Amino acid sequence: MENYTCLISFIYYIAFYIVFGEEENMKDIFKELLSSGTIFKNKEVLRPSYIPSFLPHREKQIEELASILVPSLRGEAPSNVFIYGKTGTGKTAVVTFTGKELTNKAEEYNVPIKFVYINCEIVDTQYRILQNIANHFIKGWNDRIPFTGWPTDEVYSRLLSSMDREGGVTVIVLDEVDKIKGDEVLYNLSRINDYLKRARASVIGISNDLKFTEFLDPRIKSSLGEENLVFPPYTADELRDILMERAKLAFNEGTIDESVISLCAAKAAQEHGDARRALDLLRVSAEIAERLGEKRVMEKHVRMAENKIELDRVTEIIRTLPIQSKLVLLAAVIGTEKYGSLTTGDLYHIYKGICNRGGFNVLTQRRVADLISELDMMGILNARVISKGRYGRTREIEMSSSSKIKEILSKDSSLPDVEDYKPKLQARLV
DNA sequence: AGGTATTCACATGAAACTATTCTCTGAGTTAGG
DNA sequence: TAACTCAGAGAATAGTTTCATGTGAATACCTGT
Repeated sequence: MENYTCLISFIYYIAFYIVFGEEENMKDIFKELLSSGTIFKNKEVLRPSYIPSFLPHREKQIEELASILVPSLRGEAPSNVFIYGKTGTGKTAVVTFTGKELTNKAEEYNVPIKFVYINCEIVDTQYRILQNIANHFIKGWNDRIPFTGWPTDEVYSRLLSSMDREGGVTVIVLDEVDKIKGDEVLYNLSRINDYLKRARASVIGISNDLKFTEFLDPRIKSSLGEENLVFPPYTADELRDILMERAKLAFNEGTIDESVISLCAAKAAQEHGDARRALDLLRVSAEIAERLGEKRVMEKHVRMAENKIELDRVTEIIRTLPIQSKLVLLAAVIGTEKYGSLTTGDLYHIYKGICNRGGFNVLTQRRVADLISELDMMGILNARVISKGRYGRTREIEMSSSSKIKEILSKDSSLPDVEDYKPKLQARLV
């Protein structure tokens, strides 16, 4: 125990040193860098996590959601809501914004309202969701529900009792509900009001998968989708308004052209009207301009930003790929570089060669075929089914940017070195 | 020449198997009264 | 004695293999002119 205390104080000492002791030396470097950046006034405004004080072109949705949630201010349970919309259509922003307004009003009128936001992409199991909600009601570390160890129904009943103890209305937001594993939680949550004595609850489900409810249990579907809200994609004009609004806050006067904003809006509108992408594009363009030491953001920077974002996306996808998928991709890169296009059989042949070299176990062709179609879906390679008549039916695999992908893969230490690997295919008939 | 059958090389589906992760339970341990 | 921790059993899940069936069109083969 004594050692432990000693260790803790040592860590504190180190932390203290890093935070305060070093500051003196570091200040100057950053100061210089800070003064050189003249484009940004406040970069945070362009981040996806930023919730603006007003959301252009979403007034209708906000009003609709607010009118659904209004009963909570009278202590009644609002209807459950289901919200659809593609990524970057402002679903999360609208919900958190309305939630903030609601809790403000609740404080004003002194009504007990809790607003619980859960991102189901991160918290995705029944147990963790219930635990997460329950912990909103529990003060102090000691009463908290542990990460693991309890039976799920115990957590559920603990949740019910603590909700009843607090009373009032709880609005539970489940962002990306389609990511939840199993639909038991949704069933339990949608019926939670039947078991609550004093408190009331309502669930807001957010999803970007329009087909999500088709696979749900009809009971859940009807109780969860009492109200439906659909968020249409933004048009190019709407995106421009949004960008304008943010740009005013994010950039210094005269550092950005209107044409740049229009271009970003137009590019994002082509891709399903995604506001997040538009903001990313604008931010990265400005970052590039700043790094190049330019005073103004120009259209050429937007084009550079587009390339950078695409490369980052691909890099990120490849980095998080499982090892076998990487091996298949590596085989595809090597094969297409040498032969132009490949069939599934060719690719499998090369893949086997690579596996043998690196000492990896070789998957069956059936599985590799599935991995190829996964890579195709992610847009890293192009594989389309073609029939070569007498010579069978196969996928034709091509790659548009194999050199870039090869570069990314070559930095991956988990893959075998294939610099000198010369794949030989069996005699090709065509 | 025109029509039909065959054939190839996988695609695609379903079931079965395996390894890993998640839940749950009960036994052992600890701290507080 | 109640609360907590942890190991291990069992369930759930993801990843993979095995087996089976399906597919599109170039080619082989047949038929009649």
